[in-house]
Amino acid sequence: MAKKHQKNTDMQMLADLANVSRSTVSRALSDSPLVNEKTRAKIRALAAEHNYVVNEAARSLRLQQSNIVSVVLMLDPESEQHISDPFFLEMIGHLADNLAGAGFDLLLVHEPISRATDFLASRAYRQSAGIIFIGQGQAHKELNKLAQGNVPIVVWGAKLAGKKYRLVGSDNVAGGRLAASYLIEHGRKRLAFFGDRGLPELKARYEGFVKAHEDLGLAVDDNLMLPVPFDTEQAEVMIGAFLDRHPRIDGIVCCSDLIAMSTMALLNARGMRVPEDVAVIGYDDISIAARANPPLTTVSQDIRSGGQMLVKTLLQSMEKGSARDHVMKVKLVKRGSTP
Amino acid sequence: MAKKHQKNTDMQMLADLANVSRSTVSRALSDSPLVNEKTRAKIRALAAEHNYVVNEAARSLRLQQSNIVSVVLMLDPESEQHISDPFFLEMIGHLADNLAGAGFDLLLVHEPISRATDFLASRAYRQSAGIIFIGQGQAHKELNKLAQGNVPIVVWGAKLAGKKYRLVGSDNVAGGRLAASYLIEHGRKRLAFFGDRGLPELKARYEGFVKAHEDLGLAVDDNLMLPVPFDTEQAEVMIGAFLDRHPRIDGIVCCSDLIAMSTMALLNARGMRVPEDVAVIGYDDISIAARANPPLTTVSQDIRSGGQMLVKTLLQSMEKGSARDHVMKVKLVKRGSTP
DNA sequence: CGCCTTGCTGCAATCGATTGCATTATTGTC
DNA sequence: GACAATAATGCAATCGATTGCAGCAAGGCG
Repeated sequence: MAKKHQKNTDMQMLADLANVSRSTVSRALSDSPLVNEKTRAKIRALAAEHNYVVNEAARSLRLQQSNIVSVVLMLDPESEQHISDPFFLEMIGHLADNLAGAGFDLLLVHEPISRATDFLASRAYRQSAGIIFIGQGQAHKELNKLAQGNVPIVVWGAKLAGKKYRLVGSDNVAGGRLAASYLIEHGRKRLAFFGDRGLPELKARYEGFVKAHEDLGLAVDDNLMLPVPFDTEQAEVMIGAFLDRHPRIDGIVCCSDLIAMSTMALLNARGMRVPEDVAVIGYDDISIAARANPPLTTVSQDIRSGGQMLVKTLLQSMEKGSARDHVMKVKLVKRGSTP
Repeated sequence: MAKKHQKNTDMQMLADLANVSRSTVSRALSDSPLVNEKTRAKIRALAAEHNYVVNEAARSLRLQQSNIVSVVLMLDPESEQHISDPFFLEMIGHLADNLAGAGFDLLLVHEPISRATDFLASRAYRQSAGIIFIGQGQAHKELNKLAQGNVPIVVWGAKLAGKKYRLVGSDNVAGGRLAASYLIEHGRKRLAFFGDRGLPELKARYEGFVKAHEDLGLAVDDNLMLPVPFDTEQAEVMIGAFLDRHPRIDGIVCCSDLIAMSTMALLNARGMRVPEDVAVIGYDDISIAARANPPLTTVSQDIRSGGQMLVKTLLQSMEKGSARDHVMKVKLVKRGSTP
């Protein structure tokens, strides 16, 4: 039913159908107050009827901005492996929901950000209206460099000296402290810490772990700190060897639920009972934690709010050019793996 | 150091620096045989030096195609919840890797595809060079409709009658059969099946489950089929009630490792030993399966190859306009949760 | 020396939506 | 009825990269 045959763009078609110009269609669809109420309604109806959607490429080109937010998943620095911890999927899920709610699409970047300049030059970077980094990895400097660029970034992680980027994260010091305090208060005296302090978040947890010892007048044995990677296979080799070297520990604070579950399996294989002989605490409270055997006591991060806050903070940076950091609370969820 | 001040585009800047026209720069960067070897080298060097990257919006607009592939995660049809099974994160990770290798970015869509027309009209759809659906959910008809569109799609799932879309998936019938056969051959006689046959993949697994019974001359008790959702909380309520109703089962085939772990925890709480009283088999072989207590026997899908094949198939559809379906093999990984 | 071929390079139109400014339609006022 | 004020619409330039076609230079051939 088209009337004239101007340029053959979709929007022009709509315009012809409505007997108006492209300008009016564009304005109607973006709710400009300049167009008449009835005209807008007519155009809207036609658009819906004909499944019209603006061409994002054209729109982005013209507006010099995109509807895409990139989410960068850090790699495990030790193993250079992708991290498949369910925690990250849950986080991504929440990010996707919140971004969709704000009209953005989520572009997933699954590569190492080894050099900031590389990333600055990447298409993912140039294409994005903003970027969310999940985990700082060992890229603190690179992130600082990226923060200088003109694409707003927000990072999930721990506060580091000289940080120039917006940060959202949970209170890792409190998390480590909660876990260790709980074990010490229940009479455990030789606590191990499983996690790589090379990662800022885990370093903070270790600080909390140490503080708990200080609070309660117990000495920390540095030999009981084991820098396990996120990669399960490698982690298990290290943990197995560690358990053989240190059979007398009576409590372990792990930096992820997955590590905790591996640890429990290895303890089990060695005839050490959880929690009677050794108590184990995980981190994150992923959904399987409650179904572990025994159910895993763990430090819970509120991922839902975390994801929400990341998006909120990013949107603020994009709109107002500024935003504040946010530290989320953590809590200890007590289950069967501890006394 | 710019020389003239033409239009202020990035590419024009490069052109000025190299003393050539934009045309030549464009051709040099896309390796057109039309440009002189030296010219190309010079331009390439300048581009690298100045961190030049083409504007994807402009490029997409002009070429009428994008560098984005959308990946759609199906929702749990029962609970309408996002699925946070680690299986999916691993899959997404592999997809991201393979797509990146082919020069595509991964756009994650985390919404229900309730009506095909809605999705046809969505920005995610219009923006994509191709789409990968992980799981068919109950959207078979919608997928068929989408397959008619001009954006190539590939689906991870099970073969359904009247399917019009490209399919990659594992052999679910074989998977269900393997699991049930193994249990029956080890003397188990009253097997339950935990999974919602409303999902095509799970329906196929149930078929295999039934075939195994037929093969080995055992009757299937339809009452022992429990349609559990992926949502853990809801699943556990159903499973708990089921176990109370049917205390005499001696083997359970579960449709995910997560369900299997929940099941083991619930069996445990009822004083039923795994595998002595009840043997449990999971599905997917996610990395935690081996660390469950007892370690979980499970049907392994080769996710890595699966992801690779999904991307390969999609690329073929995009380039040649046609491609073939692929069925991946599965295997049973035997661990402590079965005799 | 003139003409043709080959090899590069540049010009300018094009992709589809947005928006400042100009223009037209509508309403109100005296 | 004339004119101003206001509301609604249209015109045309613009975003940045690509590419068909035209143009130019260098070299080969007779």
